[in-house]
Amino acid sequence: MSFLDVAPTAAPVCCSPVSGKPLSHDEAEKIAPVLKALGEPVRLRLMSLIAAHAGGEACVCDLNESFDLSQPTISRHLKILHDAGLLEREKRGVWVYYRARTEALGSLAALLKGAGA
Amino acid sequence: MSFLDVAPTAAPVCCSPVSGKPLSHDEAEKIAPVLKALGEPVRLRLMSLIAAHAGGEACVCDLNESFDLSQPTISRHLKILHDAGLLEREKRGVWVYYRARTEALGSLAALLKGAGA
DNA sequence: TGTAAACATGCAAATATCTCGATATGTCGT
DNA sequence: ACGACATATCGAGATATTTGCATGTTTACA
Repeated sequence: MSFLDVAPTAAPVCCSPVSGKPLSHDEAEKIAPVLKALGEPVRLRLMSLIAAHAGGEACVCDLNESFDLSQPTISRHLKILHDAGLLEREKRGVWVYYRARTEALGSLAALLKGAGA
Repeated sequence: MSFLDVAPTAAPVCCSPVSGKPLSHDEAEKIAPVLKALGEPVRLRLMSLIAAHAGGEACVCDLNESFDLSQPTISRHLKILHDAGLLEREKRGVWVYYRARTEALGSLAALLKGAGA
């Protein structure tokens, strides 16, 4: 339901909204939550850890150990990233693996890049 | 003082932190506030309006009219974007013009792009 | 069936954020 | 100096966010 689900694969490669035409009210309402999800240090590190992890995915059990936070707190942050469309979730046995949606990150980058290119 | 001031011009073009090596605690603490600043619909639209505006800059008086919000509220949002290093501020007479720091947006895009390329 | 392990969810407290109205600050013309 | 205009800041109320503890749910194994 987020911006990332609207344009996940066919990302505007160049001259995207932020630098091209102004974002509409509705577009901003869709995209902002994704940036907001990343705008928290713990979540940003989680995304980073998952994306940089071997195979592009990481088990929650691994992630928990990287933080000085309770397991429920990490779980909640992962849910926020997942709800934002930034992470895929896959349960394998007792473990849950999260994978970074690289197309999502790519779409975001394209959105911002127009002005920075 | 933000991440954007640390690496404003010499942005990592490829293989940036999010997809390369995991972000450190301190790096995340610097970068997250910038994304957080963008993670609000009104501010995202403000950035978009300013970046898309003729000359790459816009007067606050113009921006105020684009929103159904009070002048102080817009002013505060602009301050948040400015403090995050995303906007430059220039006073010309009675008016204040804000300009998008395109290198800042570019750095952010580069940061996210690694995983999306 | 029973127990243990891996994650998720509910609840509540501390803190932060967004918004407005009121007011302060700075600039220009008269 | 004064009044008018453009922005910024202050103070406060409503709402949202982050976090931990306690508890629920699902899976595996004995």
